[in-house]
Amino acid sequence: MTERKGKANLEDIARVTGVSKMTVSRVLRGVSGFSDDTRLRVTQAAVKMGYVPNRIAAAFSSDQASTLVGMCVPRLTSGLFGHVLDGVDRALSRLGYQVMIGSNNHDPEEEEAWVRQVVSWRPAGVILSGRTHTPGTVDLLRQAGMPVVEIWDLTTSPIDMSVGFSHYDCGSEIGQFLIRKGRRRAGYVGALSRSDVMGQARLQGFADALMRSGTPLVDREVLHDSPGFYPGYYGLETLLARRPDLDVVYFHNDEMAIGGLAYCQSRGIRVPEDLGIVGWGGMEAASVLPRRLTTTIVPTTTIGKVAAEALVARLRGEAGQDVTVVPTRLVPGETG
Amino acid sequence: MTERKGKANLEDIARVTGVSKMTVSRVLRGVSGFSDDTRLRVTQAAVKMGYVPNRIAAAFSSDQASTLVGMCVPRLTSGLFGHVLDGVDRALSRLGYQVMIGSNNHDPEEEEAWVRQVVSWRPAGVILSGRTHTPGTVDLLRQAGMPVVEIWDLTTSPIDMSVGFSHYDCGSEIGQFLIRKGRRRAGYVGALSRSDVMGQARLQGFADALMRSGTPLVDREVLHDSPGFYPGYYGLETLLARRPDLDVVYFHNDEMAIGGLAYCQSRGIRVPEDLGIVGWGGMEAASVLPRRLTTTIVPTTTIGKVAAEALVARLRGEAGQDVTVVPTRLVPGETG
DNA sequence: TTTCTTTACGTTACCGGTAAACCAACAACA
DNA sequence: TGTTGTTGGTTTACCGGTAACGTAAAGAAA
Repeated sequence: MTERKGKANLEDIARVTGVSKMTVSRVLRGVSGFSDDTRLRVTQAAVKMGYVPNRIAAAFSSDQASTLVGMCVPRLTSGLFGHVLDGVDRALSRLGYQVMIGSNNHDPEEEEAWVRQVVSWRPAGVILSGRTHTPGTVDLLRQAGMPVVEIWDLTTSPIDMSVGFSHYDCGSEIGQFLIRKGRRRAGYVGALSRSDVMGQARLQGFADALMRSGTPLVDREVLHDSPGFYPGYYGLETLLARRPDLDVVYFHNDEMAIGGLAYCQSRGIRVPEDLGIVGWGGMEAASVLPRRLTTTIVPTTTIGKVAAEALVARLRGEAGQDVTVVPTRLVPGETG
Repeated sequence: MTERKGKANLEDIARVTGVSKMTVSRVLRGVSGFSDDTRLRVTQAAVKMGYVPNRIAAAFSSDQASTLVGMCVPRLTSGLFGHVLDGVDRALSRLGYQVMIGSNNHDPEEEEAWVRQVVSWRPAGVILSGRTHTPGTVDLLRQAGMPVVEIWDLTTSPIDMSVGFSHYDCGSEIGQFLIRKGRRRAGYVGALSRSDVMGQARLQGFADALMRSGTPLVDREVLHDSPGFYPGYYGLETLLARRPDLDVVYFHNDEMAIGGLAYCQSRGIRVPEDLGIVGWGGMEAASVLPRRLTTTIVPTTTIGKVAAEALVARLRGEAGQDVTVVPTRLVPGETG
């Protein structure tokens, strides 16, 4: 009776139950229109035989049935994107979807390579990070005709949908804030200049805000390294060696800013009296420092959640907006 | 000529090229035994027609062809697992595999629910975190007969393969280290006691080592919260309120330890003179603190990479070891 | 009684690949 | 001259579901 082997299929269940394959399929999918008796016998047989549905076959036959969603982030090791991923995964897995991940290291070419792979799995939808894509990527996704959500960096002309905020505005807001606080000689320490267009947008917004106030950005130091603590530490050291007269430094992100704080502490530079330190991102560590870091908090989990929900709404044919702004929050802190 | 529509399939290419569908399939997969002329015509037609391979159909027909690998972690928001995921993804995507993620919040039941979903996609293999699984999980994976790698927490009797280290030994090693440093009254601050069996194992190893030296663990404070900075801060506060005479505290992980450090700083407790602070995990932030944290560094990326490679080796039928120990490293630091 | 509905299921065809087996033409060999 | 290989393909059957449509039987309506 226990005809296991882990390979029972609908037909096996049909044979055992004495109904047709189609009936088994429908009963197991919860389609209505069957007697309680049939329903019970089918479901019990399925359990007893250890039936494992074959989504490959299901997706193959109907292509409506794919529950795969692709999600590409710049770096899996980023704390911020870990939270975004968590928001996406929580929202999607609750609705029965599976998430395929990828990372592109801020490189649109790598992203295209990933999209090429993912599209061949005919997913229900795709979530990308950023608004910078190769023409090939856009083409592939357009041809595939599936929902696409671009997150993180807002764009007003998305491939399909967009959920995020403006990096330019983040930088601009910080710039204005620092001007109001009386800072006049600002510097910037960043990383990965070439490829991270979003970091560049923050810098641009920052520099433009300063410029408008008549106190342009004094100097910048951009390392070709991943934006971690050490690059922040050494980046600040290099920058201050060139420009000891800076009164505030804006960092690519909180990790780098914390590295900068460590440098100040090691050199006896008083923060914020001698030098202001400002980060971006809102990593949790930043809030338990002796002095709460001045930074911009980004609603990571929310962005993931909203993106996932927008995607599912579109799959269900519900109307939704194409562009969703998820606001960031400037935290004055005690270091700026 | 440009018969786009994004839905060209092998048969379309075959028709255009004047060969059979099978020839197209083999040429595109790089099977040898075709004339250069045929090969060229087929590949060119495929490019021109914007052919996107259908892996669903391929996996369906051959079930050897699945390039999907499932990977389940306790929490996507953990910095450590972000690095593990990165190691896995880098290694697998380079070899043409796609990673489906999931998280189980340290709950074996959630893991089983995830496994049930993933197995129905007939993946090439599965990577799980931890060694604690429900019987249902083990059954599903055994029945499916696919490679399974359990990572992070080493087990000598894996479902299939295991890559990791002993959490018990981590705790034990720290215990011995602190004894040698002259500590005699040790406490512990942890989180998520019920569900995180790996954290519990570290605590057990720690307590056992202390016990063997005749200076048993004095007290512990375990919060029912995620193991972040604030729980570390308040956990230490609570613990010290009960036991002001402790001379060292072992934390569930580095985040919590940093929270503990913040508490000490806020209360004027000198570290390590008045109180030793010890973490676990080796998060990057811990190494740029004014005082380098005493902790255990875990080779996160390596574990992911090794696990992925072990899985692929098994898929290719190469011999490999079932259990791979990836050693951790105790960092003496300046806070212990 | 006849016809119409509804309920509860069954039949058929097909999704797009791939494995396995088969085949035609030609060259080489003995 | 027949046999054997090699090259370069083709044919057939099938993977396990699902959409679309068909239908028998029972009850309701006319």
